[in-house]
Formats: sequence, C-alpha cells, structure tokens
Amino acid sequence: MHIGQVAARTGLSLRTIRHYDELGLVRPSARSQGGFRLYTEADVARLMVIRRMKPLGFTLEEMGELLSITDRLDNSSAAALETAEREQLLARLGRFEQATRERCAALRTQLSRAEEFAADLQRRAGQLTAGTS
Amino acid sequence: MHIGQVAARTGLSLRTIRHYDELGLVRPSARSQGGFRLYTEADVARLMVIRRMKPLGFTLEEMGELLSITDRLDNSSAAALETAEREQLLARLGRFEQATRERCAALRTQLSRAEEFAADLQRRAGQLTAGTS
DNA sequence: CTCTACCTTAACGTTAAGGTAGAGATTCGG
DNA sequence: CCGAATCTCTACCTTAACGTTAAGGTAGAG
Repeated sequence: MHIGQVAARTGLSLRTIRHYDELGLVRPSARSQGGFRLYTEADVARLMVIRRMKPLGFTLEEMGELLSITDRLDNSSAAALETAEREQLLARLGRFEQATRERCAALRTQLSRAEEFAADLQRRAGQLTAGTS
Repeated sequence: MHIGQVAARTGLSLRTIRHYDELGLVRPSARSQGGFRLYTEADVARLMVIRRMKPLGFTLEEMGELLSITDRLDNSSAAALETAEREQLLARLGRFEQATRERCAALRTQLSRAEEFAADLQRRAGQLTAGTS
C-alpha cells in the first residue's frame, strides 16, 4: 500500500508518516523499484498504536521502545528468549502499563477541567448576549 | 506575588510563565525595583484560564485572543463600547465557544481510544506474565 | 556584610510536525 | 505505446512551546 492510502486510513499526514520512517519508528516493509514506500497491514497497525498512544503524551522515542518490546515478546519463539531478557522485557512492559494508567487519569482530569472551562465560556457568552437586548 | 509562588499555585513552570510574559500573553502587573516580576490574583486567574484551555489544543496566540476579547467585553463600560465592535467581539466569542465544544468532543474520543489502548496493554501484559509460570 | 534562596536576561537546544521545491514514478485515457 | 494527471521522492527550511545552561542580580535573615 502506498503512503497516501496509509494516510487516509490512519488519519496521519503524509509528512508525519515519513517522519516516523525517518526516525525508524515505523518503517515501510518495502519500497517499490521506483522508491515509493510500501506499507503492509501490520505497518498500519503499528501506526494505529502510535495514534492511540499519542494523546497520552508519550514521546515518539518511548512509543518506539514499547513497540520494540512487544515485537520481541511476540515474535521470538518462547524458547529462543532467555529467561533473563524475557523478565526484563516484562518488567519494562509493566512500567509502561503503569505509566499508561497514570496518564489516562491525568487526561481525565484535563478533560474535566476543559469541560468546566467550556461551561464557563458558554455561561458568560449567554450572559453577555442576553445583556444586548 | 513573585514568580515562584505563581508557579507553585498554577502548576506551570517558571520558564513557561516567563514565556507567556515574553509573548505578551500574561504580563506581570508590576515589577519590583530590582526587576522581579510581581503578579496579582487577577494575573494568576489569567494563567489558570490558559492552563484549562491548553489541553484543548489552542495555540498561545488563540488563547491570547480570547483573553483580550473577554477583557474588552468585561472591562469596558457598556456604554463606552460601540455596538458594532461589541457585536464583533461577541461573534468571535461565539466561534471560540463552538471550537471549545468541538475540541472537548475530540478530547473525549482521544481519551476513550487511550483507555482502549490501556486495556489492551493490560490484557497483553497479563497473558504474557501468566505464560511465565 | 554575607549567606542563601530566589530571581533576572540571553542564547542555544529539543521535540514533533508542517511547508516547499524540484525531480522522478505511476497510472490512466486515448 | 504516449502524454497528462497524480502521486511520491528527498532535502532542506520553519514553527511552536517550551527546556537548559550560563552568568549573574536581588531580598531579607542573621
């Protein structure tokens, strides 16, 4: 799949997708002979992970780290992974999980503050408009 | 009030507060003879407005615009404000109100996506840990 | 005084992304 | 098979909103 269609499906801009490639965050699985980026469904799935994580305020570097952790846990056959490394990966995954929960909570407070602000604004606008009569 | 206390009360960094001063977004009401920024309660209130708006993704410029609109609507005596200008200000305020509602909605979808992501992560971590036994 | 905590400006760095230009690749109608 | 219309490429420039570091000035307690 070409980059344009990936952009349409993920809601990310072409520029952003190229940026993620440059950083090594989500590399296209292949290139056409002419040099066009070619993405697979799995690549799109990785982009969607990023899209969902982003509101939580993780840096691109952190998201790349998480992707590489899950890649290694999923794609290595269980036997091929030394116990020590597996433990370490699971520990890091756990820290991500905790951070995610914390940031979700932070996002909820932000949202409620924002809604409070929206309500204030609406009330004030209403008052001022009413005063016009 | 000095900048440090303002930072403590608003939860903004010193750098951020100075940045807002540099941009003319929230100017300290005075300076000490030695040059320290001196903030009033009203200044802090302005900073809190920004703090609440920020999660909605408004630019600092837009927030400055909103602050100046409400300032003019509040601080000018009703008579001193020409009807035409007042109309214009109210119209702009209305656009802000609409944008705020839209962005609140967007924030809610982002939050739900993030929570979905958090749930996924938790489920996957649980599975992997269980496999360890 | 002098010490300490707090404050100042100035300048450069960072992160994440958008803009632009000019060249090359693909594709589609004829 | 060919030319036009799209699409994509790389490379570089720009922006927003701060963070960081350096080098120092200030307020007030002792």
